[in-house]
Amino acid sequence: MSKELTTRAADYSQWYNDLVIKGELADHSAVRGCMVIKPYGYALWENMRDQLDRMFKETGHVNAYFPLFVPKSLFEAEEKNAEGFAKECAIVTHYRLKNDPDNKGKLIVDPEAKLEEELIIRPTSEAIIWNTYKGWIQSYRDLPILINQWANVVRWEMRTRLFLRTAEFLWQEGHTAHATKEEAVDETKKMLEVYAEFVENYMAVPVIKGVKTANERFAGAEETYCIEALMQDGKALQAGTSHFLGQNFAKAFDVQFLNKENKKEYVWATSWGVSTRLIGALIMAHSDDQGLIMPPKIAPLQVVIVPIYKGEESKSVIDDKVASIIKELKALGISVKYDNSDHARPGWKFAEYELKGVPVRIALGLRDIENNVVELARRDTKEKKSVAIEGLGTYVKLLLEDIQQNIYNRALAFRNENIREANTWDEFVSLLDTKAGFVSAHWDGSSETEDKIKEQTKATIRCIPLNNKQEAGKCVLTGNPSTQRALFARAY
RNA sequence: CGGGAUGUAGCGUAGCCCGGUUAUCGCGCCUGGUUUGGGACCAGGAGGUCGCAAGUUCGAAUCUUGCCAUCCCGACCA
Repeated sequence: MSKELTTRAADYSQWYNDLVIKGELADHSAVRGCMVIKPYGYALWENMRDQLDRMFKETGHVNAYFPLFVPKSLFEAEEKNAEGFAKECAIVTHYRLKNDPDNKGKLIVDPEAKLEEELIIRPTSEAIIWNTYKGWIQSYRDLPILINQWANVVRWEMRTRLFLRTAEFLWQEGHTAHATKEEAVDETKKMLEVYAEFVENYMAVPVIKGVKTANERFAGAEETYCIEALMQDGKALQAGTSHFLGQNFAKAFDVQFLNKENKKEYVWATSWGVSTRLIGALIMAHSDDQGLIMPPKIAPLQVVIVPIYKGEESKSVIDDKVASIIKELKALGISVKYDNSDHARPGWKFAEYELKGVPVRIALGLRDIENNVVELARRDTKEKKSVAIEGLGTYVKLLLEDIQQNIYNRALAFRNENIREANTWDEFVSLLDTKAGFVSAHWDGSSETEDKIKEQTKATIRCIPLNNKQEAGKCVLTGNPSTQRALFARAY
């Protein structure tokens, strides 16, 4: 297979697609907008999922599973939520096919098998979950409920892109129920912190924590917190959201509890989610023109070993040496693959594992064994050096940590270089057009202004950063007074 | 969903305008051999409903229509 990649400079979109497909993360499928996640891509997702799952459990959450289908009457109960998702729902209307009498071997929908009530394939699960919670909650003693579910959801997007926006995607959605507003708000913020920690420490992608404006808020939420990441082409990507839902769903589904004073109150809610979209963020934050760059902490494979042999005899000598290296690495919890397949030569393997972003490559031949060394190459900097076999495990372990830190630092430096302040409209437009990235600018706080800015520049307010400093200023568009800056960008 | 483009072997492609033997080439794949420190070489070989369907025609990869998918630009995107 030809593995030549489009460069970022030549065509950024094509580069991204090439990495996904040639790096064997995923493929297009026979279904419009839906992808097949291939074993290498799925292994990455499993590592991300497992780590997030640990973090959810550490913060007191448990997993459960709710149905894929949502009866239409439940779906429409929370009006804003329903309206927000209505335009992108897949709907089940029938439950049976039958043979087509006019066309042998073909099937048609059996008109006799129409459902009494349509079933919506969940675009998100608030409705079915809150309908369920209604039966679980009577007393303040039943609260809080801290549930997460790992699931697939369907959103019938007009235009799809591998990982970034697919019609079906995998995600987790946390849905919690609380007795007080304070507790629910704390939960919302706590989960935002969990997401930020995961994305920064494990995916090595720096994020800005913030709050969405009313325009960008989740349908049915009182407040949407988010983490925003910056991609190498200067576009922003929403990496995760955590919503404070107030009592909206409790009211829509009539979920009340008796408090200590024996008074009925509506339950307070949160929901929060991250999806396979994070893989898109990972790719676009780190990778280069030679291929993917996987952060060691979640890489499907951390180390690959390539033998350089001359003839069968040297091969078995190398195999023996490698066996002990593998043992040492595995004992340190490092994932390692020995690629001694004979159908590709070393140079081909080097290029292949660079494309796949394996953080560390070890090559060794007889020459090295004589000198008790291996050739060690790191993916992030392409640096190669000779390292003693003695103590190799520890060396690799530290190197993996160094790579993790290095790609984070690199992404952070890039992100920080690409946050710029604009104080006039001309400056604002020119920064967006010439530099891309985040533009920090004063905004008068009105949805109308936000819409106008979006219309004229395609930039949206990604968030109002949580740690925002308060300063008086004038809105870049209207000149109206403002108390703080918002973070604008063109986004995925 | 609107505008534009594309679809020929696993991948990349020639042929299409102007219909006519057995659909071109490269990579990859298979067999054997020689190789192996940055994408090996030699010899032989396999692999195609020309995206799918219908139509025009004696004859369709080529012309017409519909559909599907992908890419780009819009609209949409909690």
